[in-house]
Amino acid sequence: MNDEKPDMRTLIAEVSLALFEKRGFTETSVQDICDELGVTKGTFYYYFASKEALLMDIHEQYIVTLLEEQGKILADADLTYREKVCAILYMLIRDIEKRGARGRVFFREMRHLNDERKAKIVPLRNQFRLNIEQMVREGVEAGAFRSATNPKLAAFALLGIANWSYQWFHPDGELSDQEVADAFAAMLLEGIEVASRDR
Amino acid sequence: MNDEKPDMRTLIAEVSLALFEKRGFTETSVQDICDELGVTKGTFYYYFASKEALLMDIHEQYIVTLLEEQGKILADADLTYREKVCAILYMLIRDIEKRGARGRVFFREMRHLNDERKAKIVPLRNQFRLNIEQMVREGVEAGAFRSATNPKLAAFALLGIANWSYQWFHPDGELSDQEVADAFAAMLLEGIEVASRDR
Amino acid sequence: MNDEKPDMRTLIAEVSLALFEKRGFTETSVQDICDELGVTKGTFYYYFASKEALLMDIHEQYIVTLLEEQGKILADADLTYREKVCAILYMLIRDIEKRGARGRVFFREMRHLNDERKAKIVPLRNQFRLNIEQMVREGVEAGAFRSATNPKLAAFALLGIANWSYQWFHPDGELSDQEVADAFAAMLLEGIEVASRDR
Amino acid sequence: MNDEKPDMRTLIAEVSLALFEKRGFTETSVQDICDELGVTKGTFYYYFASKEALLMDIHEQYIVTLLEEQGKILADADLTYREKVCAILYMLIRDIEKRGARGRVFFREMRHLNDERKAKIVPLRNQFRLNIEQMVREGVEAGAFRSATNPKLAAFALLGIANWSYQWFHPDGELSDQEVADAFAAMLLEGIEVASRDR
DNA sequence: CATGAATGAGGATTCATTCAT
DNA sequence: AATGAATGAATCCTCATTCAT
Repeated sequence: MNDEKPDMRTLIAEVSLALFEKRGFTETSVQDICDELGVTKGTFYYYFASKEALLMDIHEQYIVTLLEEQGKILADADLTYREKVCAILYMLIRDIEKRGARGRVFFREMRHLNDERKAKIVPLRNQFRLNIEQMVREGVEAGAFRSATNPKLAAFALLGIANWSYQWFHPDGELSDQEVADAFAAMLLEGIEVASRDR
Repeated sequence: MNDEKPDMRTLIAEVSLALFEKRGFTETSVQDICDELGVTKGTFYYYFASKEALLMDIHEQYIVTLLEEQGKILADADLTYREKVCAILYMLIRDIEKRGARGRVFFREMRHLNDERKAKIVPLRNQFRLNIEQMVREGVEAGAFRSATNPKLAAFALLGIANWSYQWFHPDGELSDQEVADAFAAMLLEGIEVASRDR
Repeated sequence: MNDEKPDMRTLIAEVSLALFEKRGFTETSVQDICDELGVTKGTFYYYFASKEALLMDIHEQYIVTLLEEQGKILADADLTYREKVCAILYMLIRDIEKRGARGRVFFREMRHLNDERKAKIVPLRNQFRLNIEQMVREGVEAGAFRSATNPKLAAFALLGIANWSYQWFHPDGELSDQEVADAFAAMLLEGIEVASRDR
Repeated sequence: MNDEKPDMRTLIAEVSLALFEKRGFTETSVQDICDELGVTKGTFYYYFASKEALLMDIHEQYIVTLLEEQGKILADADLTYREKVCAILYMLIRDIEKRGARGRVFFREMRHLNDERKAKIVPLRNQFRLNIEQMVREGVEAGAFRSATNPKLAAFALLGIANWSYQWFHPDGELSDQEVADAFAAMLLEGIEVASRDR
């Protein structure tokens, strides 16, 4: 009912994304993409100026959507700082199911964008990280997070935990995305060590 | 005194590593490597059966060395579980300085190994992770880590935090490798949240 | 008042001519032409059977017009032979301003016509030269030109002088078209050498 | 006895030159060149960085050789100005036999060099013309050429006459290169018109 | 040990042209 | 009269690899 028109452009983008994820950007030829769709290379170039332009498309869509979702979480006045950390972790982990390929391609293939294109994407990617950093900083000031916390490193830690899961997490495994996100949030917030006074 | 023999094989491997890191495996041609060394392609193929064989070399050296170092830490009876976590994190972060290129190439280019070669590397890489998982499990049993801790996820979190730093950490930045490792260890062990009874 | 109907066919021909001159026939794509006009390729092919057919159009118009103008000069009984030489040179040089693009495209791109088309154009081009040759021959017989003059070579010399100017002459330079034509006529008619008896 | 080694690089350059002349630079594919030689494209690119680099080679060789020969003529103190004009014309016409293809390709395909390469060739080409201009100027000052002569236009006329012959002159025609050159020199020096006092 | 020449398969991209609408 | 989607062949170029010397 909603995708009555298969829309060749979208079709190409989807098939390409899948191939880029599986084999990598450089290892996927335009011919591979066309073979998969049963069209000729002319068709590909009718819709995309170059293979790299298509990669840019994928990158832009990914980071822009991510920033929007993050914005909603951070702006939500009803959430505590703890809940914001949980929400962002959950958003990223859940994303693997919904847009895992996009995420993997985003982080792995960005270097194939030329300088000009990278100059448009990198600031957005950094913004995502800086937004987390800022949130942690505010949480420290508000007394929710330990005063010893380095907001910059905390942001990197959160991103490392979440983004690394792209390499191993399969949504149909034994743990659900919500469970994984919760467990990670607990580690980052409370640590894994038995608190000194509980020993 | 220590590099009396420049040893062409090692030379090729080193130069290749640097190029693979900077440009990527696929984007680096055998010609590029030879140009850098001022030798001809014949020389390259005298020492390595193929470009992929060279990549395998880099992978093997990296993971074998890493496993050895990890083994020393885990076998050290003098270390507490907390100290072991710190030591492993420090080992990985410090590695970025010493062998950063190798690590980045290891994680980024592994997919260019053929199935047979990957079948030799992947178990070693998994072993590294399982060793951490096992250490956490023992720590939980020994009462050093919270009983709620999921050892598998904890291992993934530790690796995510450490390996993600390959993407941003520069040893000559404002924080030293020791400081970064300590801060990460603190987060993972104690969490960033102010403990409930301290609020 | 005179271009009431922009006439797509003429529009296409004009834009194409400009592009062919600037970039060359092969280097100009049908897409380039359409982009310039803001129409689609379908439109182009509605008016012209092929890119080459359009090139033929340009060639025909050029040589036919040129032959007509030449005919008027040669048939003019009021002109001396000297004046006819001057007039033809002036016609060609002045043409660079009015139809320079056409001339350059004519001489430079003729080889892109297929054999059949070339068979229609080449005789016309030769006719233009033979008409000059014939005029010189008559001039010699009439005693206006030196008896030693080889009419064939004289025609080639005149054409060489005039057509080579397409490569360097800019009507807005320091010399006007009339001055250039006059100077060339003087050289060809009187030579540049100080006559032996004047020495 | 002198070309014992067929030298692939020279071979490629020669075959390419012939094809460029016959079909044009753009219309000649690297594949065409290789087919002609029975080698593969890899071989071509082993010897030339690009098709354009090969074109540059042809251009450089042509103009450098031409300038050298011109230099010898102009520096020859034994020659009168008249003889210098004859010699240069003869050199250019004779060249058509020896290096006609090179000349035609030089003038016709120069625009396919990129800006950087053109910036190396154009000054040399201009130098050739300016040398003639300077010679004419000196001839005027020395009283050998009419004082009314515009040296710049005279140089263009000489070049136009000579270079246009590339389009039609075949050394095996009814006139020899020497005869054609002499006839052209006579026209340019003495004119074709019967001198006023001879009428 | 090392070279230099050659291969051949594959890659991204361009483009004139067609055709249903 | 004009559009827009699609074709398919050709083009330049890259590159891992081989091999005689």
